[in-house]
Amino acid sequence: MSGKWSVQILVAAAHGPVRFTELERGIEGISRRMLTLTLRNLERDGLVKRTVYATVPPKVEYELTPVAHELNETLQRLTDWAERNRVYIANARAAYDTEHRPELVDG
Amino acid sequence: MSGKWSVQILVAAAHGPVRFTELERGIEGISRRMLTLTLRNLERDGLVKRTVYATVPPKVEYELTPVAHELNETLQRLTDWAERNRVYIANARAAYDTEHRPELVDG
DNA sequence: CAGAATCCCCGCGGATACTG
DNA sequence: CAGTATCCGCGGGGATTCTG
Repeated sequence: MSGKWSVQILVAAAHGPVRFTELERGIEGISRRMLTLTLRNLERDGLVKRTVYATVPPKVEYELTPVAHELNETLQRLTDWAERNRVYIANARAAYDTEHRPELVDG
Repeated sequence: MSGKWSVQILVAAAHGPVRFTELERGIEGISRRMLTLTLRNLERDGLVKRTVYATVPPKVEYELTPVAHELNETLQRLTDWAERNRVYIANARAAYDTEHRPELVDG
């Protein structure tokens, strides 16, 4: 799973240990199921470390490994690129859609 | 579509104009359909330029825009990261799978 | 050669309900 | 609080067929 949620989790967990519910609240639209599954995959790949505290109520913290922090840096460059070219792409799309309007073929 | 083929197309088209069939042969496992669809999306986003030559047989060339070349550079950093940490991740997975073997629960 | 159209499968992921 | 289990819909994408 490269997973549609992985990147957002990496970003949300970038600054220090964070609890399950914090992630759930911090990431707009994620379901509890997908948060769990994606965290498991990230943990399996050695990108997040999971720490369970034997308390009541339970407490589980997730934090990025050094490798994941490196990944985050390169992802940041991607984000920067996307931000820089946001308008360019929006314009390209608008132009493309204008030239290829599917609904005007007979109208 | 962020599409599972987009990156490979960007890489395959990185060095000068390339024809449809060249892309098809150069990208392992891609179907003609997905090549077409993904190229359309990249074109729509202003990442590839499509040039049609009115010849018989038809000839169509695709080349990256400057913006796409910038993107390719940042993608290269991702690839580099993946390559650097390939073994680390493989080991992490093996270790995880060993610790959490699902099939040994009763065996 | 470079597509467009159609059919169809499957697995990602949402909704919901249940536990230690 | 931090999950797990089950059901199920949707759409991404493969295989195939037809054209300019």
